[in-house]
Amino acid sequence: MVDGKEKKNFGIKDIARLANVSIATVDRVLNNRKDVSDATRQKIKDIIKEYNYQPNLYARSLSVKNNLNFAVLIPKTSLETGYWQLCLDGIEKGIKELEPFGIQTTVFLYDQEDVRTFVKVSEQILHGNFNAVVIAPIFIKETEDFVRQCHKRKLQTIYINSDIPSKSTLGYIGPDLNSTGRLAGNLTSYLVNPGAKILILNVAKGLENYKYLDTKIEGYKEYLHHLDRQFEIDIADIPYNVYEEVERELLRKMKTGSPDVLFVTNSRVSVVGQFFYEHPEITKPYLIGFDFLEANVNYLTKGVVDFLICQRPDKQGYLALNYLYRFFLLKEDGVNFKPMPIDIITIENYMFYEN
Amino acid sequence: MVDGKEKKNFGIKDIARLANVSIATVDRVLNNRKDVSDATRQKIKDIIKEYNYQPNLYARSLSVKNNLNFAVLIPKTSLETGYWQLCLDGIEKGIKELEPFGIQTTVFLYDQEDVRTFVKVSEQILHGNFNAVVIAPIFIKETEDFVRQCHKRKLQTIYINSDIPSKSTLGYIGPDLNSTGRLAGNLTSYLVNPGAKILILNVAKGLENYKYLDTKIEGYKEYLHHLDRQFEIDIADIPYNVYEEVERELLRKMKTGSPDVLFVTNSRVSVVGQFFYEHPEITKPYLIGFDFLEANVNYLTKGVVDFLICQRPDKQGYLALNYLYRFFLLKEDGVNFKPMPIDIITIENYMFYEN
DNA sequence: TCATTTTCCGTTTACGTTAACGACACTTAT
DNA sequence: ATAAGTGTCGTTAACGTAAACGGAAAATGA
Repeated sequence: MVDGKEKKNFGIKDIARLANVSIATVDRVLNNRKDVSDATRQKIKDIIKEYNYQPNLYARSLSVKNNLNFAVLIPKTSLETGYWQLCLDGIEKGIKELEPFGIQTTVFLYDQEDVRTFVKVSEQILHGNFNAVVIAPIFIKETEDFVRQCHKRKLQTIYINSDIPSKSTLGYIGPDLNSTGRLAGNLTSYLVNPGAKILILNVAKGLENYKYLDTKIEGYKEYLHHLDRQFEIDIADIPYNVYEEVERELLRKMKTGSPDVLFVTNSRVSVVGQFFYEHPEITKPYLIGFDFLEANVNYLTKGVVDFLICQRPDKQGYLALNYLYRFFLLKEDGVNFKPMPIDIITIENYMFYEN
Repeated sequence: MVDGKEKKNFGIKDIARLANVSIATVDRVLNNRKDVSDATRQKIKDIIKEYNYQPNLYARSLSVKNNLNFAVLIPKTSLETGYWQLCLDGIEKGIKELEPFGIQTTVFLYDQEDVRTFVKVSEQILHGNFNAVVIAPIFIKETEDFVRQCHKRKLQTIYINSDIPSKSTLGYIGPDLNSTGRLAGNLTSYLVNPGAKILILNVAKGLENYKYLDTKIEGYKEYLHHLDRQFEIDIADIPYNVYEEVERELLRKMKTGSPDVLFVTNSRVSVVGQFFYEHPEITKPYLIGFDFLEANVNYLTKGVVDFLICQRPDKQGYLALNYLYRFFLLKEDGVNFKPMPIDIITIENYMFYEN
């Protein structure tokens, strides 16, 4: 047991020897190809099972001469939504890993405030010669159209970040949005007494595109209602991105009395944090928001934001490419649904949170 | 950009062609071996830099004929400490990945309540022919002795799970224990009002061995004291493992009034959870504990345990083997300190938490 | 001067898997 | 009868890197 020597690697060559055939025949069985008699096939399969043969993935990767082209279709990173940069980080990590396998990956970006940019790049993808596309959907109808076109052209699709009704061929990798809202509700319940005032805040330009925010809100209210603690829950929209406009709206809203908990439904919680940081005269509510962005962490460390709920966007992007690799190269099945962990970040554990 | 074709893999052969030498010479430069003139070496280095050559790790892994033996030295899994099973899971995943490289890994288990078992297996490791050992230390003095012996015999060492004063050669992979305690304090601060009664509870047989619990307690008290909210903080030891004994002690302690928050300093929080679950007549405090064990999650779902603080023990084990691989095969540096993320698990996100 | 060592470098095999290509026997069509 | 087709299988050259081995030239020793 201590001396490791007798157990050399059991490979395709050994199988061939045991079965009295050539390695080519073994290869045919392993890859489910034809040109092997049933008797020989069965004998080889038995040996594979008996010796628990595991193919050497490194050798396979070396040998295989791939010519796969993947596309990635995600929103452009902007100042207000550094979120997508994180996603891109993970994707680029995946791209690097796939390169030695001869897999080319191209990233296409679209403006999440301008549907025409989405249509434009999606057509580029359709006319490029791709085998699969990773999609982070925002515009529901247009994405469904695009996916339908993809399927016509035998282009595999996989969603990340948020799921939409139209089924992709390979599934969805991302958070369960309803649970994400429920978790926010759960945290809220620890912060305040029955009867507390709670404000749900949607902050974003073009809010009509962000249908998935409703799912979060649904989970949030669902959780709080079932507690039956007579909370006074309000919802407000602030359809702006820049601080000055948000500030104006918040000032107006806070005139009528500050809530005890403020739940910002997306990653724009930093501008709300900035508001309370710059207005110490206003009683700060507990502040819950989303995503591990630098600006958000900044107000976390200042003690203005209390909880950040995070979903590892980088891991989503990385995993999506990883699944494509496994689907094409290792012939594994699609994912259907791979839920991301939902992480809680506070001022005391943010420094160890990793991509 | 869309057509991926011209960019074939740039390899050692291409470097050789460009430098008018054979691939063997390039190999010598890449592996810092001798038998190359300074002029040739420099020319090759320039080309490598100019074309940003990246070695194909899959090819290297295939080619290299390793004969490395790793040892893993961790506590045995018992009914009370399923924690170590998680750690072992990650280690076994790592072992599987290392096998195709010709790396043999042997796991040695010791009884964390019996120092003699530690000494016994550690001697086995010293006499076996190993190149490196992953250590999850419990007994501080004995571990230090062992590490000293290892260094004498050129045996690389790496700690996981908890750090101890004696320096290992390759570093430590695990949580920052003080921060772990601070995080528990942070959560506590959201749960109660100033002046609340807080009880810190150490539950384990042979508590004298668990010096690292003190570090957690230190962080916990440190955080709460700096808030200056006049909390009434008590510490109690329950040096037992089985439920009946813990129950007896807890009944005695609760007679004098139940605390508002109960902080269990290790993974034995499930027995405390069981206590309050079976004694509904006693007012349940908020309950904070450690580790994603089935028993703990069970009382989390029942609403008895409020927060579990987790540190991904499986990832520690996996990473340790991964670092050894990189140290020996890829000649990368040691880690020194790789902090694990500290995760907060509640009833609303436990179902997505993954190993 | 000749023998020996040292320095520098190329040829070749191996790692485990894939797949193109061809060989052979046997069947079917003409 | 011969040609063409089909089913089964083996030989062999790749993939990119590592390293054993040997060879030629230069340096050193006597």
